[in-house]
Amino acid sequence: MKISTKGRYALRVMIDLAVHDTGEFISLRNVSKRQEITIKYLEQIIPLLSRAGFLRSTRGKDGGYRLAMPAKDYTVGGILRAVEGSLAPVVCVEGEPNRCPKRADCSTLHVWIGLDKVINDYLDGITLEELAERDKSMGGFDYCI
Amino acid sequence: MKISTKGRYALRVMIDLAVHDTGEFISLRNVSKRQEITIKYLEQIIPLLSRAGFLRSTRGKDGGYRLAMPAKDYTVGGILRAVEGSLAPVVCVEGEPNRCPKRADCSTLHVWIGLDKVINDYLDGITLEELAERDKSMGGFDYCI
DNA sequence: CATTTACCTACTAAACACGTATGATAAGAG
DNA sequence: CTCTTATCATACGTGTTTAGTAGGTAAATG
Repeated sequence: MKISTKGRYALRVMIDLAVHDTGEFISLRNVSKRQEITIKYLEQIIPLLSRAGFLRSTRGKDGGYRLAMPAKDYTVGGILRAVEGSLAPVVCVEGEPNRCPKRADCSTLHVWIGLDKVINDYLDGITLEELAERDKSMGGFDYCI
Repeated sequence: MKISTKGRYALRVMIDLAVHDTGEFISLRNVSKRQEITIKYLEQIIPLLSRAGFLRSTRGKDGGYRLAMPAKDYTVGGILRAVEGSLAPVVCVEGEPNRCPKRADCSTLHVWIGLDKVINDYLDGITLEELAERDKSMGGFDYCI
């Protein structure tokens, strides 16, 4: 029951881009320095956010990334799902609703469906804007993970 | 963000013991047959529940296991934590409250603390008795996972 | 053109998940 | 005491996932 580094780093990248958003593009080099995550690893995480339509990018000098939408339009749940694929606590509640073929006979399925809902509802209730504001008010940031 | 088979199987074992509870000891052979989990794998999961004080056992003929307490005194959260170790979504909220040394500077920690609470509160709100009743009313059982 | 950046694909070492296999130990029945 | 049944303890194996590294390509910009 753990969120991977990819998910946690993706959230930190998004907060970083939100906090330093001036309309200009922000290079991975700068994100990498501030967040202390290697560029090479960031290059593996960023495409997942890009393909989800979360980022705009441009190449060349002064190239980089910026948020595609205002920070208030992103949720933690959306960001984590984009990177982790799914937050479902068991495979049988992944994808289509009630996808499991044995759902009629499984007395524990409702536990997992409920857990899945509780997790996603909580994470979808937190916006990137809130986290960016909090980060700004905390001055320097220093993440445990 | 997945619950392992150990956790899910442990829950099924506890439901099985609750549903078939007659005061007698229930052998692993019977649980194994009904749940379609090998005895050898059950033998690896059961000690985790025993050490948590959840089960009483006796050896020899007509030996086996039974619940140490009434089914209503167990929660899904308690059972899963006994087997999985912790349900914390990130290591830095595991164990002692606010254990992370960088907590004062981390703008995402409160997200994980909140998520941890939401997960545990939900799972601690479901008792083994509820699941056993549901399982009985569903007649034959057939678990997806 | 050269520089700077994003972009893409593959590779790997370590950990973990999910079991199997083998055997020891303990206790009741005859 | 021996036979059977059951718990208890460890080691082993295999496949997948995690957490990165490495090397090279494509496009802007001066």
